[in-house]
Amino acid sequence: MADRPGVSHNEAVRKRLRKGARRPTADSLVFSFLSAADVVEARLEAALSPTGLSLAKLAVLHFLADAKEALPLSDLAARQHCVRSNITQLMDRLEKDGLVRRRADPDDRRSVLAELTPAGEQAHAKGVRALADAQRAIVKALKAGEATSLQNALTALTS
Amino acid sequence: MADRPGVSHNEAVRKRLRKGARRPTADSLVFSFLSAADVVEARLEAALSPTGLSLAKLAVLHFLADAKEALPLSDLAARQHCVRSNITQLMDRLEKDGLVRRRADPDDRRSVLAELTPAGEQAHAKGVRALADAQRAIVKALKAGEATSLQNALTALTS
DNA sequence: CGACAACGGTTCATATCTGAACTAATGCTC
DNA sequence: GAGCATTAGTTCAGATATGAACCGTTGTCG
Repeated sequence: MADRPGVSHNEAVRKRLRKGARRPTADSLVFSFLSAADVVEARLEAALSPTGLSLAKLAVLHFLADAKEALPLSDLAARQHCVRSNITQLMDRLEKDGLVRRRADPDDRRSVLAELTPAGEQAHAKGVRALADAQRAIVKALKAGEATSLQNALTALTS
Repeated sequence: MADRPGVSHNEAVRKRLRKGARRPTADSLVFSFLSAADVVEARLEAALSPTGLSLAKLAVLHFLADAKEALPLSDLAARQHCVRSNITQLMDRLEKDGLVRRRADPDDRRSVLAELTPAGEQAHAKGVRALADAQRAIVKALKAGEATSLQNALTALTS
């Protein structure tokens, strides 16, 4: 489980597409944006990699740790805004890693509860630490003003 | 080919992780950034979807159109900064879609050349148009100042 | 020239993801 | 209470990625 393929390389794709830009404005900005996001994501993923976790896996662990109780898989899917089948598979892998367990829900026989194992709790703690370090390192590259103006731009972009 | 699963939903994952933030600064900024990138990427992907193309496929078409000649698959991999096996599979799908052809390289029997079919050229043209529209729409949400400061922040982040 | 490294592509296993079935359990509604 | 929609989870097919292993081909060097 020490390897996690699929870590985004889309940066490349965008560089490629951006290249056709007539003027260095609209499209080039959009693609540098996506490209920068991929760089940042790759850094987080790399920082996490010694722990054997991916962002996807850590997110599941984090949510379970946060809730401090076993949660139905649908809950995980809902809160992570993904389809249920994705959680099914993520859980399969996490279970194989020994980080979570599936348990029956006594109150609803349709439902399956996910809970952290002790190993899962440890992995979560390590992952969160590694991630926090990486985040700080990334943000440190920004001057104070840049951070706020970035935040503004992000809000505008997703409004 | 009208469907392209795998369009990033990682936004969700980040929201989840961000939630644990102690202060609304370092980590929250990093995750809003990635989250915003996913939103933007999803919009581009959505704009492209009527053409039956994904960003990945369009990038290959775009590169071939740009070069105005058949190119070895390694070239595609190199310029898109991805692994060769990825291009192999992308080419398989594009070939099945009838948008590209594989051809032997007379000068090097190891090499396989990729070239656009007429259908591929048309798809490329449509895709580029759809993408440009979407990009303009996205950037329009930014005030002039925001665009430049965003650009600065991006440079700082990936330095 | 013949051994051997380097290159080009494919294949395979695996990780993420999506969305469309499908099954079992639950909850409504008449 | 039987019938039916809804809900929970899984399964399956397929898109997009990685990286390791493998096989021809090419190129280099002693």
